[in-house]
Amino acid sequence: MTTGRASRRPTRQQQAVADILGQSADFASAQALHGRLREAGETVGLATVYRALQAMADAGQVDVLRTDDGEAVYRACEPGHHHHLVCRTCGRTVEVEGPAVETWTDRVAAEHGFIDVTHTLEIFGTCADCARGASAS
Amino acid sequence: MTTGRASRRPTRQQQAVADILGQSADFASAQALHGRLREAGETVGLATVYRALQAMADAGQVDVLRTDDGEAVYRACEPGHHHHLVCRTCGRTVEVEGPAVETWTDRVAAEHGFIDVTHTLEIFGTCADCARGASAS
DNA sequence: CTCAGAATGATAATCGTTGTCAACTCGGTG
DNA sequence: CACCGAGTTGACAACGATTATCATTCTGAG
Ligand SMILES: [Zn+2]
Ligand SMILES: [Zn+2]
Ligand SMILES: [Zn+2]
Ligand SMILES: [Zn+2]
Repeated sequence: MTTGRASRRPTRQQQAVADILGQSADFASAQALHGRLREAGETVGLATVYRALQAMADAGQVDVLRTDDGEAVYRACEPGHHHHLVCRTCGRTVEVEGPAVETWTDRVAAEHGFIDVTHTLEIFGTCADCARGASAS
Repeated sequence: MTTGRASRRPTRQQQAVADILGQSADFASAQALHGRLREAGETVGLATVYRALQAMADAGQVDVLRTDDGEAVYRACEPGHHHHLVCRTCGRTVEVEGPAVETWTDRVAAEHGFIDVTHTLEIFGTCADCARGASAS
């Protein structure tokens, strides 16, 4: 059958968003990513950046989380369920896994009769580099 | 010194916000709380509701978390660090504690050289009542 | 080439939240 | 009691992130 239901080849803009995401190791907001694309000479509309990010998030290709002030930030992550350890100063991000936490959340939820359980878990701190740098000021 | 640094007696509006929070067992948005105050006959400005909630959050008297779409929701909780098990259908909320999770997050952060560590952890699911009710439809 | 459908992007609209500032409250003072 | 000043209030404007709109552009099959 002609094309089949397989995912369509990504457009130049979608590819640009995917690329910029792949290059940055830390979580970044849609607007920040859009700015970087602009600087890099790519012409991509802000709305398209939002759409691409949303699609990739739906497809599980990027992780999304919300900053304290409600802004959504995105990051290209390894596939599979995991959590993040984020430096609240420089944004350095480490993916972490905790099988014990997974079982604990499921058990707690089950004890209270909850089903279809998911969870969010993020760890914030100050990384060694930032702790050293900020000690003087 | 006249009054001293002790906390001032709460105003009628601040008390009203505290009361409405104490009455609802689930997380609610600032606007929803404002609406309920209006229905209850209390005249409190929306800005004041936001201010009162922010003050109570800073004082650790209420927990704040963000819904998937970035809206801040508030709940009067027991003092002390804990997490939440929330029904994503009806909003029923259970406070849960997990000492093992606390030590795990601290240990993981320390292994990566992070200090001054905090974390967020919320569990979402469908409670027994909602699972029963929704099975037919 | 031609056309239908999908994608794009400039812009307007939405919506939660915060800032502004004049009016108000309230306890102390003379 | 009249007055003062610090803190609070609330109507409204301003803000910023996100989403909706819709005319234009792109794409790829026939
Ligand atoms: Zn850092
Ligand atoms: Zn997990
Ligand atoms: Zn429920
Ligand atoms: Zn905890």
